[in-house]
Amino acid sequence: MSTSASTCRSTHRAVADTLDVIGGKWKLVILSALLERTYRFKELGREIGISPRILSKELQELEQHQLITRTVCNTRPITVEYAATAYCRTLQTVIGALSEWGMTHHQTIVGKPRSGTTASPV
Amino acid sequence: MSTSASTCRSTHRAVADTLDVIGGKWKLVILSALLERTYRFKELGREIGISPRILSKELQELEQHQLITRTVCNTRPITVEYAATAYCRTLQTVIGALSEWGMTHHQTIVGKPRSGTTASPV
DNA sequence: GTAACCGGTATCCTTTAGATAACCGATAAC
DNA sequence: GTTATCGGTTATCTAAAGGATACCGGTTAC
Repeated sequence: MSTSASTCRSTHRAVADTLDVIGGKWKLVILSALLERTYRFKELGREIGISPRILSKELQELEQHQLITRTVCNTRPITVEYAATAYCRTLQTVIGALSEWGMTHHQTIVGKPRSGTTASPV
Repeated sequence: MSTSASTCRSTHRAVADTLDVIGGKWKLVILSALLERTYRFKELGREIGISPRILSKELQELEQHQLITRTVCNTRPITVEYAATAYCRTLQTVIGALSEWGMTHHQTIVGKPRSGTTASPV
């Protein structure tokens, strides 16, 4: 495998490496949310629309990769705060580029402004 | 859906939109390869290590999104050239950020440099 | 008491991704 | 003829991703 052109670490190899960590449907969405502010578990789940099972799994993986921190707060009903780490902030360029592309080319993607919810101004 | 905090198009929504187009294991890898140079079908398949079935499907989707072009060349054994479009180049920021992150944080990602294949997942 | 919220699991299920390999018609080299 | 390459398609299979929902123990409010 990878016999040809493997001497130079080509771009698409590095991209594949990155996607091993932050690939999938949710990782980057979660990280971008947590880069905006901290979230509690169900609060985050509601915000991005993800089932608790998946969210729990994704958060664990992200924590293992030291991209987020999990903090149990000593409140009356115990709450848990998830926050982006400094290491996560090295991904801000990536996420910034992704979100900007999504905004700029929203029309091209969806065909028109977010259907149904016409209440969302561009 | 999106009752709360939907007035401002938050970052993670734009990220999710983008991932709808270029999400998945292969799309960005393919695009980054095609942004380096053009490829023929099996040549590309060999380069990134993907089965022809998946490659065919991914290329079709990318072509539908006008991110790549498919050109049949009039050579003796017919060859097909795939190339990145101008629209695809608007993704260069994204892919550049991804690949750079992958290179910079390669040790953190894989656990150690690619050589030796002592891939021990954390 | 009931009800609602908290973080998170457990269970079940569907969908997709992806691998493998055979195979097509065409062409070209031998 | 055989063999190989070209760009794909087809079929079959498995593994993984993701979704839906109920539920847990705990606390708080009523």
